[in-house]
Amino acid sequence: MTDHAPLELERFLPYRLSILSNRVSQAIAQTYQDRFDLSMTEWRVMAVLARYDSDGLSAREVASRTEMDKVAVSRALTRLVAARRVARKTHAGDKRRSVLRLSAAGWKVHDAIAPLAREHERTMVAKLTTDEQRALESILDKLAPV
Amino acid sequence: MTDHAPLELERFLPYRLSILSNRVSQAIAQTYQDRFDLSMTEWRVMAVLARYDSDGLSAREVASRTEMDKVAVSRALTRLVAARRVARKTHAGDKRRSVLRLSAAGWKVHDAIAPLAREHERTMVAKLTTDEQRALESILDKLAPV
DNA sequence: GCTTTATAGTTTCATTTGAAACCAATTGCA
DNA sequence: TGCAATTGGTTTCAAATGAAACTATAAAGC
Repeated sequence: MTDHAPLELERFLPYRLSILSNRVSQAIAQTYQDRFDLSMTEWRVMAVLARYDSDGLSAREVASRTEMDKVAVSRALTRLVAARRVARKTHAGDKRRSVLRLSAAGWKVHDAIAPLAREHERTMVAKLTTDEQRALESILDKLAPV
Repeated sequence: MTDHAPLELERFLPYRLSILSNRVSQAIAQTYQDRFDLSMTEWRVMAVLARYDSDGLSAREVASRTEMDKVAVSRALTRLVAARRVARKTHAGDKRRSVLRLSAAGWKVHDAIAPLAREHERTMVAKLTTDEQRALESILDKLAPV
């Protein structure tokens, strides 16, 4: 009988990480998917537009900020623009680029969802000791630097 | 100017978690996708079959262990059985259930991939202090209990 | 026993996703 | 200049995915 040394999945970090991440994202998504007819990718695009509002982002910048590919971003934007949640202009100096910003309606949606998301984060973090909370921060800093 | 309080994505835990998880899974998948013509879901099924080899699992059990839905499992199994990496019999006492086990060929693939996966985990964990390593364990225990 | 209800697994169909091809505008450079 | 290479973004087509319907078997109620 050879020794196969199977992975102990229940202790394998990448596996557990993926389960945790899926559960959390899914839980948050539940709070807005139906209520606002908004997909997770769309919400991410909106969150990035809200966060880096300064003078309008290009689709390319949104893609790199969200770590989504440009096709996904393009499609999310198509829907968001159609729903008038995002305003799309053409960049003055470079006609290839778009200049994206949340519209008033977009901000309204954002302002409804952001607190719910934050609340989710809070209840999640609340399950950890302060030591663990600190550790989690630095773990993420090290493993997934921005 | 109203205050919109956008999420600071780069600090928002669910977001960072999802990025980390995607990067890690993706990196591991790279090591086997092309080389073994194996998708991530197929690998997960194989890993579970390896781990709980005892007396053969049903598709249902695989689904619950992997946290994948039964359709995904059914499809992964179709390919794995066709590739002769998994042997599928019918359960003696219950003809609805299948009895699934890795074949010799399946074990061979498993034994090639498992060390690579483990190695990935090692290099990832090596970036953390021992305190952080301990913390990560207990964080996962608390947030994503098995 | 016979009928309803539940379970294991597959198939179907509609939607989502990703890779590659594509278009248009810009940049690099001979 | 003018033409090749690059970049921003969209479209197309094939593969992956999920929900619901379906098949076959088993268990439960009467």
